[in-house]
Amino acid sequence: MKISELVETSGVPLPTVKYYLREGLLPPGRSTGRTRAEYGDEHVHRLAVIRALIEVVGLSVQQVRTILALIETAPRSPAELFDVLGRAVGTLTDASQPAPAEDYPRARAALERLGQLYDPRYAAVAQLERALAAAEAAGVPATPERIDVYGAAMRQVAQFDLEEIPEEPAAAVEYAVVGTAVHGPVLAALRRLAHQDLAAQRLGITGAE
Amino acid sequence: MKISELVETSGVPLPTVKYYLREGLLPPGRSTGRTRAEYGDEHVHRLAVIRALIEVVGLSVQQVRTILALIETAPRSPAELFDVLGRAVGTLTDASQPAPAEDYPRARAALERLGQLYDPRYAAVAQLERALAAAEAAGVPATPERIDVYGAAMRQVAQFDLEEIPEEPAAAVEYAVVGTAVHGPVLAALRRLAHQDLAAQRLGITGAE
DNA sequence: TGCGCTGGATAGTACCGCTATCCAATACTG
DNA sequence: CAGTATTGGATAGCGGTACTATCCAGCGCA
Repeated sequence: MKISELVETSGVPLPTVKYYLREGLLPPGRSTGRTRAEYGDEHVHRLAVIRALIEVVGLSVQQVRTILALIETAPRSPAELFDVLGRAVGTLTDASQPAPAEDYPRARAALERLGQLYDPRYAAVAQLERALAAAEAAGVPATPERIDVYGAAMRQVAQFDLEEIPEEPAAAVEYAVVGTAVHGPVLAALRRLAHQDLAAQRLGITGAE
Repeated sequence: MKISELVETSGVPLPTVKYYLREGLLPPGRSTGRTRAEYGDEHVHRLAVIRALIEVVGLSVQQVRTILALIETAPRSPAELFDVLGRAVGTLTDASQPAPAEDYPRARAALERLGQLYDPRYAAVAQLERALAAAEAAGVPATPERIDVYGAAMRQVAQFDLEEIPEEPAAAVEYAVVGTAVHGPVLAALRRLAHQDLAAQRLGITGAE
């Protein structure tokens, strides 16, 4: 497949494809002559993943690069898979604020309440702390009851997520990382639709107006 | 409170406060002389909300402006509250892609499966469609079983969210809109922490290492 | 043989969220 | 009442990001 065909099938403009190549998001094609290179289905797929992560999940090019690099690594053990996943999840959280704290009191309280492990080195712990602090400052603090409900719901979601991860280690990383990321917006949309559905029910609004 | 005091108590730099005033995110203070104005606690609170929406939720200044404008409106009936909330939720979804379609097949299938109302005019429906399409293109499609699990979990979350909305109409809008937005990152963080907790359990990893 | 695509490089653009500077008017301070 | 600091208001600049455009020489294909 020539680059022009890759552009056509993927729908991504040529300058953008070149940009992704430059930035190392897209691996170069197999060179066949000094001004020719051959691209394959994996390039089409990779482009779809890149666009999903950037456009739908809203990640930066830098974050996508990190995640794609992690996907390339084939874990040699379940523990290594776990480690790679942890680092991938870490890059999902916007790292604009380094938040180099060593204790996250709100997150710790929440996790203890949920009976989950509190380890301040997890990036998601810092993210939780920031979110809880912001909610508090904005006047809509997350009460313990809210934490209970949210925690239980997310546990069900996570349970399902883990079950769906394929056994085969190489596929597992990509599936888990990309899946976690792109299913996030699905969850957010479903939450909003549930709001609207429940509110409509409550108001006795039956259908479109 | 002078503007310098507002800057001090809020922690937001003076140029940024001026910027928010210019952009209409922060209402002007009560003018007391041609070069003086008086700010109150509501300005401090407003700044906290703005920072939470921009820094933690990741909204654009334009989105924040729209949402704050909606908050100002005092609904006169539950139906109007519902309408305002719907529009607020609409602005939460990134509007970079207009997606002016009139049918969203993936979203419709998902909502029918969940027994929820499908109305293509809801912004969240378009968002769901985009997320499902991206997941599909990226090779991690949301299966019907996943939709079931996610839908049920989000329904529990939404149920709780609605219960917590105060009766008083003026407070209700702000609470519902800001709460929906800032609790989103809390949910995302809890999902990732649930992943890690369950994965650690499964691997027999008991603590930090 | 010539036309056009290709890889590669470099430069430019558009937007966003601030941030900095300047100014004149005015308020407080001694 | 003089002097200094602060304020509102306006304008301009900055730094980052994600592209987008242009140019070029060298092929490859017809």
